[in-house]
Amino acid sequence: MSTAKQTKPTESELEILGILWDKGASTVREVHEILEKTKDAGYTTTLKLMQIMHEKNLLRRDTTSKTHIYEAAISQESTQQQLLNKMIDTVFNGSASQLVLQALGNHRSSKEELEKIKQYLNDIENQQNK
Amino acid sequence: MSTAKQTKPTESELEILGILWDKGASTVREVHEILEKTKDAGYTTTLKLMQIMHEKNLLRRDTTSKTHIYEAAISQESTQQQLLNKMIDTVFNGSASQLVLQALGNHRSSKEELEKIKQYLNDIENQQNK
DNA sequence: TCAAATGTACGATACTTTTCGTAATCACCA
DNA sequence: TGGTGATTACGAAAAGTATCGTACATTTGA
Repeated sequence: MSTAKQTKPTESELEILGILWDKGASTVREVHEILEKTKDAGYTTTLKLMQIMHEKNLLRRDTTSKTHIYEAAISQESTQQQLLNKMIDTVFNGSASQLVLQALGNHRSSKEELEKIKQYLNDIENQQNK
Repeated sequence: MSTAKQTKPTESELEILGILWDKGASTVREVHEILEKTKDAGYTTTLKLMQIMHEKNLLRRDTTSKTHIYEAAISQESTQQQLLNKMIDTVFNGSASQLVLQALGNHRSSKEELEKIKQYLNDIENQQNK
């Protein structure tokens, strides 16, 4: 489940990972079609990128049929955590809560979401008091 | 106050910005001395980097004396927001609260910090109910 | 006064990431 | 069966980033 030494994905690679986390295993064409909407690059560019990601063990692929099928080889959670940690470190003076406040401040969150977060905070506090 | 079109800083540039946000206006040498602790690069590398950042309008500089003095030209807040937004977009399925939960989960936060966040959440809810 | 130390400027190089052209292969069906 | 379209493989160019050597200017203090 856990991955060896996780190479830090580049910007473009993250975009592809994002799509695969969302859609699950997909062909290059499927990924490319989504990517195209927000990005201006040819099909072979996406292909090459995904091939390189496979070499780096960021993606797994199934080559049994001619049209290969790719899926993310690193979990969304561990990647999120990795990026968050670095970001907290370099941009938020090492303070996670500073990041949290900033994230909540400028993003309208629904009442349910806010409740969920408060609930979570309570849980944490209770655990610490034990 | 706000900056025109904020070029996205690179990894190295962010490290320098972080130092300048922390220390305020500084010379290249001062920045370099801090950078050296965690990074292995020569003085002229730091110099060049900061010169480029100045060209990109990421830094302002005062050249009245021989030893130039640099300071960040973009605010820490707007940079935080920019990076957060992109991150929420590509890695957190567009959900800010998902990011918040993840950030709180794996970072031990102090009781005071958690209280501050809860307080903040209450403020937001009250505002929305008005 | 002048040599050493410190600073900026600048170009060249190396490295990383992104992009694409082209060739080869395979599947389909008219 | 042969041609068209879709696919992968591969190499190399292009673009972006980081690193450093070296030249030159300025300051300082012995």
